[in-house]
Amino acid sequence: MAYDFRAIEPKWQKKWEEKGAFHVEAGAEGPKFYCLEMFPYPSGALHMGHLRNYSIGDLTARFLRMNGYNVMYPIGFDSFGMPAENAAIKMKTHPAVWTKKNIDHMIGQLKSMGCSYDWRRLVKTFEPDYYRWSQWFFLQMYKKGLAYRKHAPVNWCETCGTVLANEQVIGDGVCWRCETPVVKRGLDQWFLRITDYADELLEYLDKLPGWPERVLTMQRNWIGRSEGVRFDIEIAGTGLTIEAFTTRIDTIFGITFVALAAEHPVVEELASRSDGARRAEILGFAARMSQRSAIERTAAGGDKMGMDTGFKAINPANGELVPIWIADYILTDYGTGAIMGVPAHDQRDFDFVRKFGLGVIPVVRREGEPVPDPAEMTEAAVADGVSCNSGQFDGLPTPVAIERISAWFEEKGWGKRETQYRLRDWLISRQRYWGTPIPVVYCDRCGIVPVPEESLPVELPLDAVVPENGVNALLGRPDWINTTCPECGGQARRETDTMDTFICSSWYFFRYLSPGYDKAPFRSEDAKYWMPVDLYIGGIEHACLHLIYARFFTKMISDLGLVPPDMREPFTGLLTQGMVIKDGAKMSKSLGNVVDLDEIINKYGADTARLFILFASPPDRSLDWSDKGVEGANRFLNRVFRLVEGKADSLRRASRQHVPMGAIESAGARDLKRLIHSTIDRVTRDIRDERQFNTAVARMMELTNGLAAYKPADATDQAVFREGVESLLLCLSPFCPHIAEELWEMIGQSGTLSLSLWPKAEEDALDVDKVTVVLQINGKLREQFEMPPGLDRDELAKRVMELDQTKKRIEGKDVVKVIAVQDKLVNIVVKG
RNA sequence: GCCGGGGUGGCGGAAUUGGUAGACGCACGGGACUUAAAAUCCUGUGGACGCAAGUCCGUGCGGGUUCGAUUCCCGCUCUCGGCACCA
Repeated sequence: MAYDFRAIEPKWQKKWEEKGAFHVEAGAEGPKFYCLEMFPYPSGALHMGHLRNYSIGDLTARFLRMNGYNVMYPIGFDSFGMPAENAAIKMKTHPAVWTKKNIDHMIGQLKSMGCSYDWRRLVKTFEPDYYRWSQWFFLQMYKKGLAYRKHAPVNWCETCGTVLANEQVIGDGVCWRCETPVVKRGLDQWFLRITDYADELLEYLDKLPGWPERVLTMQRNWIGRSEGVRFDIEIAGTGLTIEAFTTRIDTIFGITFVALAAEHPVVEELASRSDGARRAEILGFAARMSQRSAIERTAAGGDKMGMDTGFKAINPANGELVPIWIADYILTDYGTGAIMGVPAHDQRDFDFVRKFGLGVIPVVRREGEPVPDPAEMTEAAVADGVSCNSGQFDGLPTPVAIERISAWFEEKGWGKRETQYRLRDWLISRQRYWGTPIPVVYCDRCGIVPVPEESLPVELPLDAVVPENGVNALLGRPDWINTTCPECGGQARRETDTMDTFICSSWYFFRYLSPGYDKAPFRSEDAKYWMPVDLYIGGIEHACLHLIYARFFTKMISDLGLVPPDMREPFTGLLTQGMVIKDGAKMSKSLGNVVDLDEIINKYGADTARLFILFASPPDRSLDWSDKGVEGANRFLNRVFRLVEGKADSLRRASRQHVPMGAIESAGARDLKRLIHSTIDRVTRDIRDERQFNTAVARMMELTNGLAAYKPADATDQAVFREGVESLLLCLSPFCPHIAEELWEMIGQSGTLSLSLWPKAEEDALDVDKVTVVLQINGKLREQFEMPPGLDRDELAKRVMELDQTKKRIEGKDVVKVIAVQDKLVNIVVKG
């Protein structure tokens, strides 16, 4: 008979809830620990990624709680966004109705998993009580100039009918959500000045030792800092100048052309100063180039397009005249949209001149080698070397040349040292209904007017109907759009764009700390106590999305003075869980390899589901779903259940007096006692230090095997057995809390296991009374012996050398050397 | 191209500071119980040769350091992920 998880699991869930067992308050006893999971989007039902995420989180929260920590462990729903609108159209309902229904269902699922959240802190981002404060943050940023509106070429997703932030364009230029190729559109949009924090966002990555290297690298790449010189280039005979940026100012004497992006404003200027035919040619070329999408540009495979404008630029370093070209490989939104072309030392410039027959001037040579012949060069010489053809800078090693020439440019007033970032400001406008309204109105007289703080929230009308064609439902609500200007009282229109939902998720972890608070987004003293998050668990797909935005928000919040000035980072520990895979692919409806969580819980119980997912793989690696593996986990729990249930009577009767190692006579009981405490020791270290939950489970299985094979003879033996069962249940409880509670009760314990203290390994029970020592001959394993532990190396070597087996092994051979390792091995090096 | 992770049995995965490679589980083989099956229990299981004792091979590939290397060093290779005409 399998154990009855269907009765046990709800029973304990109810008891925990009735007791408020997991309610938590700031300032309670013990060191604080904030354990946070990436809150789910209410898509309908939890999937296996959620099971994994929340099994890891709940395990951590429960483990630390048992270890005396005051653990903040909350949950919520990231409940604005596209899918709700799509569902509303498809099912002819309202996004709010669909979202609420899904949240209710998913709350039920989270409870059936046995997660130990403090449910009083539940946060739902679509509630006015929450998004009011997102709007408030927007206003604060507007005041500080961190939120601004500008006309810009932006990423547009046709399927989603909205613009996207750079971070939300993934792979080779597709929408992160629906994978539609993104196109550029010129629109007036709201941006957040995240680039103001680029430097700090980058620098502080070095102060996050609790983050995986992968994520740090991804963010470093994304922010993409480079140091160089920004300088002016004069266009001969026009009085115009072009700004350029370079990281290799040391190659300034090697310029053979200047190239402009097609969208560069000076292009039009040059066209207007050209004669008719020429003008049309330039404008036509520029228009053709700028119309091409990012995908088309890169798909060209590096084959560069360009056109000579006929104008000449003056190299500031030496006064030389070089042609000015328009080139498709110059990006309009990086640097200045114009470059100095140095084909000898930049591969792209090299490719360009080889195609269009422009010159090459080497200005860096390898140390000890002559200046290369440009005609013989087959590729650009990108590596550092020694300057040449560079006037007074000849002979300087590259880093020195960069330093000297930069200083020279600054001295002459030709340019300035500057740092460039790849990171762009965060475009937060969305042409969508189901989101947080941007609290701004447009007045014909006053222009852009922020909604006053005391008028917040700007509520999203819930009686809007999402139209079939999917456009923003707010556009069909003139009654909502038309309003009065807060400044002049005249007619004004509300902003109909809503905020990127990533705004909602950029600060929710602060809101958990002060649920329902209505004076501010959160109480500063709550944040001061609980923040930063000690462990944040979620998928790696947010490495350059949510995890950058939340860092930015935290810095902004700190600058607003809501948290102490030194609280600059939201998450000190980060655990990026791997994907859940089935049959070699990520679970997805289209592949038909989805395993339903409810079905698994119904068939095997939550404890089994949790145990399997924690056991099958270390948390940061991808995990192969295996139906057989689930059965294995279930088999183990049944085994534990039978073991305890079968001996329940004698366990209840057994002495609860602590039996120290020294008081145990029988060898069997001594061995079990050692097994118990080495298990406690290993499980504790695996969870706390290594986060290797899979090996922790393996240890518990070993202890179970040991307990099952154990034959207690007397009362002391029985007491040790009871100690073993208690220890097993304590260790098991963060993994499989329901069955552990049930068996805890069954052996006659009163009180809630989940609130009990974690067991402590007894030092003297970790000592062994014999060790296995191996004999190696020339490094190869030959024999094994039992030896008393702690023998010093000489003694160990001596004893092993005296053994018959050893003598036989080395008979007739010259012993060159004997190496002994305490408690481990003796290696005899022989000749002949 | 640059950056980062990874490569261990049939599979998921273990291996303190270099010190018994393959813990634990899955799958599979043999056995017990059963009329039978399921469940459960016992047992075997990296490969090759061997009746056996045992010997040899074995942690992506090739070198090196060392008494001894999955672990350290050098050079490759494959794979996953990120970035990428970023000046």
